[in-house]
Amino acid sequence: MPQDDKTPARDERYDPQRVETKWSEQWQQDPALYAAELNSTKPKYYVLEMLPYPSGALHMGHVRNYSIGDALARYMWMNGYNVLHPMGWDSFGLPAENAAIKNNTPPREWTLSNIANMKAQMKRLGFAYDWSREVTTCLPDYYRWNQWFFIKLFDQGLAYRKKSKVNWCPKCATVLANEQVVGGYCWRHEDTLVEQRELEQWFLRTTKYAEELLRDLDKLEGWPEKVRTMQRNWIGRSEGALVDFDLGGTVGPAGSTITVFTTRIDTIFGATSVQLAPEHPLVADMTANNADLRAKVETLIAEQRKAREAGDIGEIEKHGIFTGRYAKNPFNHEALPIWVANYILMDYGTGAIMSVPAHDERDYEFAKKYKLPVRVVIIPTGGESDETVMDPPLPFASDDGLVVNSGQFSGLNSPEALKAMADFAEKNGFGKATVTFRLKDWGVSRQRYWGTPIPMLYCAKDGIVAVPEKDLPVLLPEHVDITLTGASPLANVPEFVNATCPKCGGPARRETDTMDTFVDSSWYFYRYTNAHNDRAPFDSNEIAYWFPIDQYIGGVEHAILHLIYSRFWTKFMRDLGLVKNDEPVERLFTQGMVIKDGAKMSKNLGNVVSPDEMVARYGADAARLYSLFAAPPDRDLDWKDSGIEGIHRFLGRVYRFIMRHANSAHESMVETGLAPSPEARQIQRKLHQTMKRVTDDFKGRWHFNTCIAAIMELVNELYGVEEKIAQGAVPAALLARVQRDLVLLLAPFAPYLAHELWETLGGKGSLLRAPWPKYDPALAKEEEIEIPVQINGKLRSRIVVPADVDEPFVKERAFADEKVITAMAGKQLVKWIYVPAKLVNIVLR
RNA sequence: GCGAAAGUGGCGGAAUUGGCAGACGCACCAGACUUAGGAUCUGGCGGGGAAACCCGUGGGGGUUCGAGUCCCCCCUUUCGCACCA
Repeated sequence: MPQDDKTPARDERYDPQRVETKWSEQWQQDPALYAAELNSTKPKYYVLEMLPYPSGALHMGHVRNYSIGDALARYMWMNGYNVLHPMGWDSFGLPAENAAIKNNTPPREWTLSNIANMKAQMKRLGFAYDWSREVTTCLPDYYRWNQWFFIKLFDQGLAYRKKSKVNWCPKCATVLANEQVVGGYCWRHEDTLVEQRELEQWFLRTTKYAEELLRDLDKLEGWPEKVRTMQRNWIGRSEGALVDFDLGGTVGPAGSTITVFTTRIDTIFGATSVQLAPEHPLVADMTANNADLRAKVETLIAEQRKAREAGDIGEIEKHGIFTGRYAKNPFNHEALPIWVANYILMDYGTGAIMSVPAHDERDYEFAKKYKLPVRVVIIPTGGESDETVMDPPLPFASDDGLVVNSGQFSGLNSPEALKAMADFAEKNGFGKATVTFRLKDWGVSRQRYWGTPIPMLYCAKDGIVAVPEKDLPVLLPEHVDITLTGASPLANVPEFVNATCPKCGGPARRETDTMDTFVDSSWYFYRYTNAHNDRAPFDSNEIAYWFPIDQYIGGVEHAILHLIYSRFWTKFMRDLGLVKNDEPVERLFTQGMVIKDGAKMSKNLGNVVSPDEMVARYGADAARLYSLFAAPPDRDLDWKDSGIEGIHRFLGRVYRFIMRHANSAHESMVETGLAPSPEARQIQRKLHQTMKRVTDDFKGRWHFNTCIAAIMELVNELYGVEEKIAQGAVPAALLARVQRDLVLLLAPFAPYLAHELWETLGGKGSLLRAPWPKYDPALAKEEEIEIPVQINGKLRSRIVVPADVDEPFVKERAFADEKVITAMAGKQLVKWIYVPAKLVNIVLR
């Protein structure tokens, strides 16, 4: 190659299409990376990305997600781990049904064809998945095990049917779980308000595990704190007490006592009113014969609904109405006025509170407004004699004060009083200590066609009866009119609805609701270990080996959906004896979103960057590499089309360098010790430094952007000394080593190019079997270092010294420096600071 | 309102422990090569200044020989929670 002409010849041009087509075919036949074995002698590593649902198209957000997982899987594999990296598809009901209506295509066909598309795209992108363990949650095979689990849940009393107020999305035309309502709106339709409807629905008793779900969060140290906090808030545990306030007679069907929930029973002697939620059943009783009062309460209800819909329930002005009635405080027998207030929520606690203005901010505000009495019963600890202490600034909400004016409990501190008073209430039969949770049971009924049928039958004689295991799976009928009208479309299919009771043989009606698709994703990652098992959902021995998942990668949007449900499912399976692990996922990584033009990539905005187009223009490697390079993976990535061109150029530079020098380097020559020439040493050092940086980042914080930057630096360095290489200044063995290691470093990020170049370099065997390159810290070390010299903290000069020098030598050199001499003229040396091998600071006055 | 994260060139972002701010890339500018280039190579690229130098990490204070990094106050953005009794 002539020195003066670095224009690549035609055959030196990097053509990603050719390279990627060639290798994607070969990989399908090479099981190396897909050969995860049970009980291998190698350490196991289960890496998983969250399921995509088959909407038909991948976008760059997916590519980024899978690029992270794939890089990790390849890295762990190269480091000798037995890697499980499976891939599957989530059944997502709504898009399938919408598409069915729009295109008149059955959901099954629509889903399967989209899965085929996505699978082809994934393969084209070169992700190393174990396709033999593919799981598709919307196929009969999976339905069968969903139903099997559902019956187990039912047998355990963890699945039950109940009529209650539920969330209803008019656009989805189905019920939603609490977790699927975001600020009053549907999680799938950000502009659609969720309505409340009174319906009979199936629930899963997630609250049985509320305590454990909360407690075990502390063990999940490999999870982002943010997700743990979100789950803690969602579970919303609070300790308190229930106390009955007597109405002195029945008002109506709701009875004659008001049960309030309080976390501060120690303040009960300071209660000056009782507050009810407008929707409290007793309010209905009290207003039954009072139209005027009823109307006012209706206004309060309307206000609450409006505020809830607007998402600012915390903002509405507190106000209320006196009902004209009184309830007796069981501790001091005082008659307290009963109010109805717009800030009391029916769905928390009991929907009734005791109002203690002196010790609660909201109560204080309310009492001021309506001139209700304020009575201090808690004072700061420190002495009853002190005037200012006896009269603390109100409201005084401290929870470790001293109880006063509280009969026999006076003199206790708050924590003692909490216990003593709850005990007292319990002993006297008007209350008890209790724990409430914000977490509610999981509503799993959906009025959709496309979902797992709930395997239950209704018999006039035997009531609710589970479908016998031998009759599973209950399959969806083929021809169904999907209307999204509200009732399940399955209800219109008599062949489906009409069944026989397995107990009495009489006629039975089949449940027509289907399961929430989050049931599917609650355990899909277990099924991967035994994707084709037709006798059980999985083999417990496999689970014992592979679980918990070592690394799970997905978006934070699942923090309180999928990630709570799947934890619940694991605990339920553990109690059934199916699995031994308490938690499904050891480490969780939440990657950032891909943003385009300042907005989340979405079809509605029309700003979706198609991976197909990127792959066609720049290749899969470039698309993947860019998605990792442009930002650290945990941060949002602002997609710029121009950015990928730089990556494309970089890959071309790597390709051309190796095409030019592969022949002059022979691996057979053994590289020993320090390289002879300065140029050679320079390359050698840079190589080992780069290997160190990339390795450290894989072990540490996964800032793949800086890994890739480091590899780019290495390549720039190689180009910088290319003329010297051509002149033979670099030994062939070193040149071979550099190229080989460069290719290995690139393998987790750009596997296609890496494979091609590995072959070009005559690498032994497939790159899939090559180990991760090891760096030598001694060779990574600099021999000479440049030390900045500061004077009074400002950079004034630099001195070059051998790397292993001692302080006196540096000091001597520094004071010999011309700039330093000039600066010191007429000044006095105050201090000499030397940070070994880092910096010199000379303080003058 | 409470809590968390973040704020660095024209842009995306580096700087892991208090120690040379701006790695790497994009965009831009100049040059080389070329019949040609959606190609390649080389160099430049925070602001001011002819230069010496000065200024510079959202703003204001502080600690320190030394602060993007630590402390205090404030501003902005994003996310989470929000009458939770």
